[in-house]
Amino acid sequence: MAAIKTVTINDVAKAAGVSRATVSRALSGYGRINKATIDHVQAVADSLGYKPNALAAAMRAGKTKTIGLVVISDFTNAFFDRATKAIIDQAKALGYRVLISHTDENLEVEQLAVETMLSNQVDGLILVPSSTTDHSHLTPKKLDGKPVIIIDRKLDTPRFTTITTGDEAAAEEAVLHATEHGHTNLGFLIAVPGIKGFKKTEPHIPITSVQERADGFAKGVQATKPKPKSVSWIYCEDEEEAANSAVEELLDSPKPPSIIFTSNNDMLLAVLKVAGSRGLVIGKDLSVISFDDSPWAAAMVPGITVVARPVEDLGHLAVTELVAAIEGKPKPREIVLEAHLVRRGSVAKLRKA
Amino acid sequence: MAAIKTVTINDVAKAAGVSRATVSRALSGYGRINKATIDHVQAVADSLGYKPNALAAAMRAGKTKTIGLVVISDFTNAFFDRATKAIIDQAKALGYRVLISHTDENLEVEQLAVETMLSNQVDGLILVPSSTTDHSHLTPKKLDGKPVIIIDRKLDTPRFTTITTGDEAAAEEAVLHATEHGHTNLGFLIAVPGIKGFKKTEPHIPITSVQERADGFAKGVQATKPKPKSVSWIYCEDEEEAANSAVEELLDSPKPPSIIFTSNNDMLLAVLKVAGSRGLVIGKDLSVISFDDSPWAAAMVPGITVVARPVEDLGHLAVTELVAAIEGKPKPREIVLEAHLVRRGSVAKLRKA
DNA sequence: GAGAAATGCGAGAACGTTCTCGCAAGTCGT
DNA sequence: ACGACTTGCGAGAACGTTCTCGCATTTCTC
Repeated sequence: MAAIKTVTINDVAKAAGVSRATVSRALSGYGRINKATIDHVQAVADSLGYKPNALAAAMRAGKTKTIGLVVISDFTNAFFDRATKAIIDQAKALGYRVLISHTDENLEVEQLAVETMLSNQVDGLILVPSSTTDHSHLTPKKLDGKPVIIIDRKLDTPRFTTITTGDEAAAEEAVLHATEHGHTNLGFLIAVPGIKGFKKTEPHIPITSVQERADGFAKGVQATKPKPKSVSWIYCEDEEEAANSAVEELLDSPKPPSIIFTSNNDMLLAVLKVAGSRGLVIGKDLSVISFDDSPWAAAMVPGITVVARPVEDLGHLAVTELVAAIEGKPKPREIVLEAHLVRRGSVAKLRKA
Repeated sequence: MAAIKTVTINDVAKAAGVSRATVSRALSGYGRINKATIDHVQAVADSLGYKPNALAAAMRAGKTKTIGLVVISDFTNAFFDRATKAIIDQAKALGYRVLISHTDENLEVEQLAVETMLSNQVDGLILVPSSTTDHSHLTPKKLDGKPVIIIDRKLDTPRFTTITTGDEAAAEEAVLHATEHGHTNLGFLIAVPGIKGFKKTEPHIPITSVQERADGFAKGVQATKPKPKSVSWIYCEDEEEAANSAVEELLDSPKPPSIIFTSNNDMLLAVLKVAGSRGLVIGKDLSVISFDDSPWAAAMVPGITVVARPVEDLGHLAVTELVAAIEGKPKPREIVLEAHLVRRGSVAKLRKA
């Protein structure tokens, strides 16, 4: 097993009888160079199996054509998989590669991830931040002037371009949809990271998108006339056991809700599971509306009524904006994509509207 | 907006009044160096906000501490999201970063992706290959001697360490489970990439794991006594419309199956959808067993009986093996992880066994 | 207290590119 | 036919590290 010598631009130059500079010109297509020379160098490079070392080029250029993606990942991965795929694909389309890291909603992990990305000289970052207020790892100095696009959530600074979805309006729409179907006992199950188990009073919600959903639900309740008979709120750790207990709690309350609104798919699955174990049929005995659409929510019987957020568009746009920021220096801006309610069969009609 | 000058090891050296070499020694902790000097250099580096350039270090060392992941991604992402997450996490644990690319089951895209990865000097690759037979892009020369771990599928060469799951045995077990429950009209819905629409005769299956599933199903049919009354096979493009049509076809045949076995979750969703639209209740009017477990398959009512493959273990192990191959030169080997049937409620009991 | 060994550090090359300069040769205009 | 461009290419620096040498200086040994 002979050690395999990697063939460099020097080897090509020697074999082609020209200088390093000429090889570079021939292969990268810049500067003044004879067409015949290009062809010759090309042929020699191919025959030697020359493959450019992107690392060396990147170091010289100060650009790696790589973007870093720092993302959370919940256990049903509803956001992660769709956004990630869209981001990778669009990055590829624009000539960029993607380095990915998870944060699991942990700020320290996020800070380390950002640092690693920067050390790897990414040209820019797409970030789903764990904290609205703590962005001490994102100062211009620490970022080396590299652009960052914040997605899914907002930060309490206008320094970054932010892309979110209009969850508040959609959440309100969801509540009105339910009350129009005659639901007057409403349950809300909100996943909030950082808490243990579940709580019935509103804790600090460190994530703006979740806060928006809660606010939208509340607005929907306000806007409902006559007032709903009962409204129960549960704030729950984003974890399977806790979610199951929270649903049990909700269903065992003196005035159990006829519909549960869930802030994400993890919570939805808990509702489905507990309802199933009690023999409650979704869309009949218990209704549910959740955030985030998915292929399985559509395929279930009955289909789950959901707030569909344009996750792919969000990922796609994030890359487009980031690349624009890398290649130019546009002003940061706030972009809000529209989420909308997809009506399927998981909301029972309790009376004629 | 002053241009931000990135602080290099040279700046630290100057500020600390020592040489570049000493700074490098102090920060990387090698060679002979005074403890006091280390502390001093550390302090200066911190105060300047020095962040090492991993790119330059990688170039010098010839190691990037980055692994490339080239993976397919079906539209329900059942394999992709779980494996990817496991791979990223384990890579991080071992001090590696992950560069990800999709192939969409397209060989040319895969070849380009591998080339890009190598150009970016990844230390090794984890690959879900699109083709069993064409691995011309994976010759030792093209790979520059970099190790590759093949996951999920096998290649017709022993050159690479391969990690798969024992799908054939699990598929057989699934069939026997059904026939023990009294099912005698069996339908098989196999997703095979590269074909258009669906076919009723077995086409060439370019993926070993799918072939294994089909073989396992067939073995299960053989092993069933008395012989099943009817067995229908449909081979289907991995696409929503085609899958729906295939299910319709299956259900409209003269002897419709009482149970459908699906080779992946995309096909399962098609079964669920079409059954739902016809008012067929899963686990009663129509049974189903699918490949690949997921949180939603467990949460549905009834829960879907599935062949659960240890996807996280697979991803985890792939990284471990790859890093071992990067850091040593172990012999390639074939690893088969065990898949097993998770019995839930989607298989009706047609008679007492 | 003199030679040997250990210690600490600086000089400089190397990794594989890209790109600026400048030089030689060729082309054009008058 | 002579200056003024144009064309094609080579020399060499630069990107930010790491690491091998080798040279001082200190410490040890008997």
